[in-house]
Amino acid sequence: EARACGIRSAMPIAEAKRRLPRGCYVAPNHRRYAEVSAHVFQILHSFTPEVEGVSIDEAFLDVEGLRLHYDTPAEVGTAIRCRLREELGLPASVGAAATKFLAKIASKDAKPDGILVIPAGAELEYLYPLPVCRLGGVGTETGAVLDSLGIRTIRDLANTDPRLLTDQLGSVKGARLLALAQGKDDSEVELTRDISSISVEETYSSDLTNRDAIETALLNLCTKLTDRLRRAGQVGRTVRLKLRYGDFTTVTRELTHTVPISHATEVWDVAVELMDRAAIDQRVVRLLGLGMKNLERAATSCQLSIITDRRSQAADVAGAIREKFGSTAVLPARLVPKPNGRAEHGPKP
DNA sequence: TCTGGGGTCCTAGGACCC
DNA sequence: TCTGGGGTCCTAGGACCC
Repeated sequence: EARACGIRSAMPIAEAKRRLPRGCYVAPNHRRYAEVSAHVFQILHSFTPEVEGVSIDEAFLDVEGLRLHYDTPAEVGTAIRCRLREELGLPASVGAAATKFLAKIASKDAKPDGILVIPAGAELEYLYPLPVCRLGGVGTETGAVLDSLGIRTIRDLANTDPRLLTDQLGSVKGARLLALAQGKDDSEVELTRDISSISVEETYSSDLTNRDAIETALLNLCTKLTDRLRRAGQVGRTVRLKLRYGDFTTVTRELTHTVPISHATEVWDVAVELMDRAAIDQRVVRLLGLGMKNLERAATSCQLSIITDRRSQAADVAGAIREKFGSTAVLPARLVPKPNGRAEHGPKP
């Protein structure tokens, strides 16, 4: 119903409400999504350990080992769909093929709530007529480059001179796209990897125009980021600051430590240094982001934390309190709303 | 024609080391 | 002391995906 009124997925809520004020708006519940996701993956793992999670609701499964239990891949897919429906009441789409990228294309074509198998031997027949944008890695930019070369379908791409592609797209991307277009993909289903970065960012309802407002907003992000690191049991070596100015230009600044850090006080010091490096000057800031990469498990470097100072210990305890009593239970003074009003860019009381 | 947040991977230049 | 090749790491930016 909403789509019929011009509402699209990924549209900002403010825009949606403008177009459809009488719509029914449901608040997001990420905790619940995480619970259901865990249940979905538990079901997948009950079929095979060969599960590669791609996102909160998507995974590749290598079902080679299930031959003794199921006659065909279609039977496996149907069984999985039944379990998801019975236990969670959720629809799910399944694509099956000899390679991962084809299975992914098939799963998209199986939507909504269906199953599609591309039989061995029929890969190119299925693939060739499709537009190039169906290949993973072809977005608006790459699509435009290919279009300018007169390459529209996957068949066109498959028959293109490799040198032309590597010339236009770089050696790695050119070679990969050509291989995919020819149905070649030797990537294996890999067990789900550890995450490699954690970041938070926020676009502000009104641009930040002075140093004080920017610092307060940054401190808020810093608190959120370090709380997430804590929960994930991760420490990291590289802090990255992201800035989007009023004119939409975006810059990043990053700094890599020799030893991992994780406390709010440590990350804060780096964040401020990075902000100074970015030399904001008179520009207004539309978005701020703060991220950590080069992550390691906290346990392996916990001994380093013995030397942390009292400020870091206090920040750590505050994080633990927020984890137990909610994200606003205890905050840096600067983020606490003033008695006679609300903190300008901080959370609501 | 301007709309979010959280990720991954790739490129290219520079510093540094052997 | 200079030149060159090869490798790794850091930094900044961009494309893409969900």
